[in-house]
Amino acid sequence: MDEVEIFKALSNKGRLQILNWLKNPEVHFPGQAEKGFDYGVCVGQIQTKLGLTQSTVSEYLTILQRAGLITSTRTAQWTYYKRNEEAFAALSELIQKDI
Amino acid sequence: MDEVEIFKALSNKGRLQILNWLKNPEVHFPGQAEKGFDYGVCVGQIQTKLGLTQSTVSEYLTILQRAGLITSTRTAQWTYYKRNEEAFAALSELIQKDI
DNA sequence: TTGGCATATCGGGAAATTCCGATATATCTT
DNA sequence: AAGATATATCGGAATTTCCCGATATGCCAA
Repeated sequence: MDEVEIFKALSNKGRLQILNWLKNPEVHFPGQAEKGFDYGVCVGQIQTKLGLTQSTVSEYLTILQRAGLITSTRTAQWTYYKRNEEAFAALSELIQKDI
Repeated sequence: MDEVEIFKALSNKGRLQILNWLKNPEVHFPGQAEKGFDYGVCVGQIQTKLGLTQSTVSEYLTILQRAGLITSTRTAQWTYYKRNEEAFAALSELIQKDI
């Protein structure tokens, strides 16, 4: 658990927005409904909503994943991302105890 | 409460180290004992322990203060810095609820 | 008032981050 | 196999961050 890497990942408005949307994917990504939300939300849905380029959004998701804040599942030509809630619980605890 | 500013302030090993030391100033800054710990620890003590230049440490402290994570008290030629525990509690809660 | 001490601010080179367009890769469809 | 679709990676210009030395500011002591 690299603290600096986590905080850097969180030091960006777009990435915070993505994390927030992923708290309630059914609400924020209705276009994902036909594929279901079990594996998370695919990159294209996030890209459309965030309004940045595909490459930028893909990079954002990689940064969040390397920090451990989200996980990915590849199925067919899609990559689904979802929050790793355990990481957030651990981070909250880290701030209370160690930082 | 600017979330991005807070996370940027935390995205640095030296600044995290300072915050950690300030949790137990009596333990980590014995040289501060003669002046007491009520107002916090002065810049020089922190600078010596961190081993970076005076200007860098002063800048670090300013960044932490602007993010609301520490507070400062100026007395004579010294500026004392201490943790703002409420900010950390709020941050922990923010991560649990909003991020 | 002069000199010394503590801290803040300035200016800048080096490194990292931001976000993009172009391109690569991988999978699906026909 | 060829084309379409979804995502990842590359290369780069602009911006930001990092950390420094030099200098400015403010306070104290002689």
